[in-house]
Order: sequence, then C-alpha cells, then structure tokens
Amino acid sequence: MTMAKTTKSELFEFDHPCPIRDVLDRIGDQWSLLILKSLEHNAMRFNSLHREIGDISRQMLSRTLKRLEKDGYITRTVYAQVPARVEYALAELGISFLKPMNTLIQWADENHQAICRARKRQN
Amino acid sequence: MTMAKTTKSELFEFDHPCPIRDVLDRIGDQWSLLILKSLEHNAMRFNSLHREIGDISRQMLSRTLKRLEKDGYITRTVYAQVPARVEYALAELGISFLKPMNTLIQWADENHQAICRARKRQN
DNA sequence: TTTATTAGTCTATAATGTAGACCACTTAAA
DNA sequence: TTTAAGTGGTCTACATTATAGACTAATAAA
Repeated sequence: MTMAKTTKSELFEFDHPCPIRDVLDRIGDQWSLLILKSLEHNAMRFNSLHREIGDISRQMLSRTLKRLEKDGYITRTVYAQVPARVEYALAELGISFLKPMNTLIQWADENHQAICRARKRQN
Repeated sequence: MTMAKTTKSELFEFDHPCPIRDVLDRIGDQWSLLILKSLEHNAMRFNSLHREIGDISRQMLSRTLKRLEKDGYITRTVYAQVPARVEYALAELGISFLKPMNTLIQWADENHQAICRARKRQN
C-alpha cells in the first residue's frame, strides 16, 4: 500500500495551530530577517541583495524571497526591459512586521554583550 | 595536508559581527522560543517540558536547553534528592528577552490571518 | 573575443533535526 | 518478585535542509 507521504510543513502550511510558531518557522530562519532588513529603506534587485548579504547562497536567497513573497511580506516586480530587471520591496505586512521586530533587534543590540559574557563564563 | 576544519558556528561562537543575527541564530530556531514561553510563568523539569511541548524530540530538548543555559537565558538547578530533580527556569536575560518577544508574538497573533490569506491567494 | 552583468536553477555534499531504542536508577503496584 | 512507570538524559540510523559552486541564456562593454 502506497502512502501519499505528507510532510510536517505540508501539514501545517495553512491554519497552523499556533500563530507565533507559524510566523517564526518562516521568519525565524537564517535569512528572512536579513532580507527584510535589507529591504527596509529601499527596494532591491536579486544580485544586489546577494552582494549585500554576502554569505547567503543564491539558492537560499531565491527560496527565501519566494517564501517571503508568498506570505505577503514582500512584493516582486518584473520590469519588462532587457536585461530583465526584478525588484523586491517590502509589502504592507513586511513594513508592519519590522516595527515589533525592530524592538527585538534593539534588545539584541543592548544584550549581545551579556550573552557573549554568559557564553564565555560557561567555557 | 590536513585542515582543522572550522565550522561556521564555531567561527561565530564568540564576537559575532551582527548582534541580531547572533541572537536569532540561537533563539530563532524551531524550539528555543517555545521552551522560553513554557518557562515564562514557572520553572519546569525535563520531562514535563517534553510532555508540554509534545512534538520535540528528547535530544533536541536536551540540546536546546543546554544552549539556552549557556547563553544565559535559563538556569538549570539540580536538587540533590532521589530520584534526581532537575529544574529549568528563566534567568534575568530570559525574562528581559520575553518583553520585546511578546510584542512580536502579539503581532503574530494579529497578523496570522493576513499571512494565511496571502498564502492562499498565491496558490 | 573575453569578461561581466542580469536572475535564477541544478547537483553533490555537508550540516542539522528526527524518532525511537537505550541507560541506570527509584518507586509503586500486581 | 516481577512488572510497569517515572527520573534525566545519550546514542544511532535516517530524513530533512542548507551549502558551495557550476551552469543557463541573453546582453553589453572593453
């Protein structure tokens, strides 16, 4: 008997029981936040994002952008010119998200030292 | 020529160039936040955390607790009694962290619907 | 003609997360 | 006395995810 295997992420794609888990499973990864912060003050193209972030792989940049777009955090605009010009920009949801996120970033800035000290203390 | 391979996480263990990345690389994983929220109102033992969170593996619970302790978010107290009693509780840093985090959680609650709608819209 | 740009995709490999068996110990019930 | 269940974990085999870097096709500048 063959089973149409359902992965956890498929299972929870819609109507995740816990909002914050749903949000953080997406946004709390390695790269999403960095991308959103890069777009905070101006729209950007694929390759300039790649250069700005530096250590992200093209594949992960591509994937993460798609997810952010799908969830409504960013928009993707293709300009019909040659060579193609694709611009990524914050959508309403992304702008709104960065407000609470920025308070968290501020906390991180203020407490980074304390965390580093804690780490060193314990070897 | 053998190379003493250095992983990225080793490289950035101390003095990570970007505070928020450093913080989110640790806290933004699958489980850390869930654990911190479980400890928000009272200390807990290993197995009750395991039961409360439900779908975390023992290994990940163990690993994540160690990291949270090392970074100073939580404390681990062993009571010299039989059978052993090990309690995990929020440390100062953990309590302080949950303040900005809770505003983000509130945002997630308020915008979860919008995100789900965005996802459905795009297939 | 070589090089660089555009926005990505593809593949092989490395790193990470998972379930679930297992450990030594204690306690309580059958 | 055996059995089961609880304590706080570790270990192993496997599944999932991320990585680097080659590759695409088109265009433009040197």
